Amino acid sequence: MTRKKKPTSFDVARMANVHRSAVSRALSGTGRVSEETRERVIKAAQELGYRVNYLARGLHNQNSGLVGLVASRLDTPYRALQVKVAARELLAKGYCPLLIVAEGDAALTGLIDRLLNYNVAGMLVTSDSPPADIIDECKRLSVPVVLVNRDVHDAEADRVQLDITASGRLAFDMLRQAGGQSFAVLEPQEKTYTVSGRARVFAECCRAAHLPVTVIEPQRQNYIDGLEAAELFMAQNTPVDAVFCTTDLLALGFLDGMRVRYNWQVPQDLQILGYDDIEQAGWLGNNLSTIRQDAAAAAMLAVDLMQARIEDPDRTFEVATIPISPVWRGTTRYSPI
Amino acid sequence: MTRKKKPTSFDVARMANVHRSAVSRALSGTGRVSEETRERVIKAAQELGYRVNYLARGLHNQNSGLVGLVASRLDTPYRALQVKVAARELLAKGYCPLLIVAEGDAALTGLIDRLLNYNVAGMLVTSDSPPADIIDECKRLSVPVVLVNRDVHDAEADRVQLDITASGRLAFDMLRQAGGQSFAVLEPQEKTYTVSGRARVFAECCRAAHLPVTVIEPQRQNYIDGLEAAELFMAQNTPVDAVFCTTDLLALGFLDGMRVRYNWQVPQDLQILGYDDIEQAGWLGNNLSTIRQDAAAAAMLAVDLMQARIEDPDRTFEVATIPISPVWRGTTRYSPI
DNA sequence: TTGAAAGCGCTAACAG
DNA sequence: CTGTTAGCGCTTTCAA
Repeated sequence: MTRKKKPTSFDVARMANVHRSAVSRALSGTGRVSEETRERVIKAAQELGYRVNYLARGLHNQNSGLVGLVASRLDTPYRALQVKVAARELLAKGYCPLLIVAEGDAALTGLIDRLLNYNVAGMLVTSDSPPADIIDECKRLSVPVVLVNRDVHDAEADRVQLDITASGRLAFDMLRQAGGQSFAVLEPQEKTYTVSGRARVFAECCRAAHLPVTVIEPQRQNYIDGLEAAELFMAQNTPVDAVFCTTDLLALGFLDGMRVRYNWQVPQDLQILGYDDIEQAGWLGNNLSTIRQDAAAAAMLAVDLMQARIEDPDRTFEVATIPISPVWRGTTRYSPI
Repeated sequence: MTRKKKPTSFDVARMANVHRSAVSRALSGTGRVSEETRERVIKAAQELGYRVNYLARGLHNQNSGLVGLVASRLDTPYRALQVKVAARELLAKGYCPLLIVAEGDAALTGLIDRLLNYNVAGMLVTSDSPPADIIDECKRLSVPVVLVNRDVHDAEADRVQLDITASGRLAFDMLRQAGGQSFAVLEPQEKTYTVSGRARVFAECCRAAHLPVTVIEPQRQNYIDGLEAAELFMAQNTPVDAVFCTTDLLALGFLDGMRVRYNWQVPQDLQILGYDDIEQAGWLGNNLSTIRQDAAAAAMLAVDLMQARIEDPDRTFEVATIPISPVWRGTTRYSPI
């Protein structure tokens, strides 16, 4: 393999008979250059296959154009969509996303740490559990951080969030409207800000209305845990006619478990409500009633927030709320039409 | 916000009473330093919250540690898993993945182009359609490229691939073994190397065995196209008892379409076989028979190939094959047990 | 082992 | 409008 040295601005300058700085001016668009020089430079650059070295540029401007994109559970439909949209938007705005994936705080810390070495212009965190000390570290280095669906105590960061109270309440309202009388809610043992939050609010709504509510606690929040929840559900004896599953993945697992393993009819024997409205919820075989949160919109909001903060680091912190809306499908008896 | 300047190696040097070069040597591990100096430097670095600037380092070494990770259809279960694993492995090996997502060649070209500006150490392409000229450009700049599931004519790149012939044949064998007599195969109009390939081979196998085969052509290869395929299937009149769906997403859509819309029994009225073994194929409600290709293994292979090439740019190009295996579930009548 | 000095490739402030 | 110059922060020869 011929190991050609990459051409530098110097090479281009020589070819175009100008100084390197002229090359820089012509190519970066900033600064004044005569039309003629610009053309000569561009032509020379093309001929040489020259491309600006962003690392060098970044070194000078203190801004590499790199943005950290931190995500856990990337193989989950909701998260995958979110990351895809975030990456797309970032790219469209001229940034370049550095993808960090990790489960577990320990690994995350080390990796985010590495991001900081790249002088990232900002960080988009959609992880379930970004350790708080990392956020602090970013703050210390004045690296903008946008948190998606994360509770942060001291809150010195822009955030895109679900309204937890509204979410739990909407779930309750929907199930009530569908005729539910005695409820259950799935609250994973592995806590997560939004999921545990809406489970809690839902239960509170039930209690406030003096309606019975059973809390079922699967391990985590995936399909398989929904299956586990179905088992747990069968093992307990309280009569329940409506279940809020807090996550579509949980709901789908629970649904399959009840239908396939225990031969229950949904929604006749039991009504089921999910949360997220992932693509699979709408699949004909599932036809899951759920609450839609717009992952794409959330991601775009996050990117906007990030950009705004990069452009004006001193603006006040903003918290954007992700819109949610009821999606009535076949696992509930109510249909608004 | 207090806009602190980041400490540089110079600051650390001053604090530790040594020269900057000593700091570099102590922190990068390369070069000899006395134990005492090393300790002083490390302590000072910690105190100052100093971190090496990888951009500057990269500028010097011509190697930023950045690796391009190019993926289309990231919101698809199979791809999401693949990207997750690839990113994880890259990170584990000390690289940092720059995520490029894009549908459509035009956008891709521009974005990959941008990658090159970052002096990436390599590129992992799992896109459906990486334009050939880009590969050429990378070669020109001697940037290692690893292609996942891509056919490239001139083949001057490492690749991780499915065996198309084996895939089509295995599908045929499975469906035959399950008692299929007259077949159909879903071949998306939007061609893709592996999907179109195995569809073609499957059809050839049928013809070679003098068995009837109908080709159904939905638009693309997603769930919704599977639904469309069900419609197309009903619109044609040839009797068919087994369908190879070429993609799990297609299969799941097709399955739902046939069951829910047309009330067919699967596998009694029709046997269905998917391909990929995405997570959803194993969900109880779907229980799809399929052919498993190990996305995670493929991603890991790709990363290994990439690393090997970076370490030795002159090694001969390698083509690794992704292992496949039959997964018998409920949408076929055959069970090997 | 350590310090001095020369870049890596680029940009921006300053003269001309 | 263009050339000169001085770095950005780091690594790595080369002497000492």
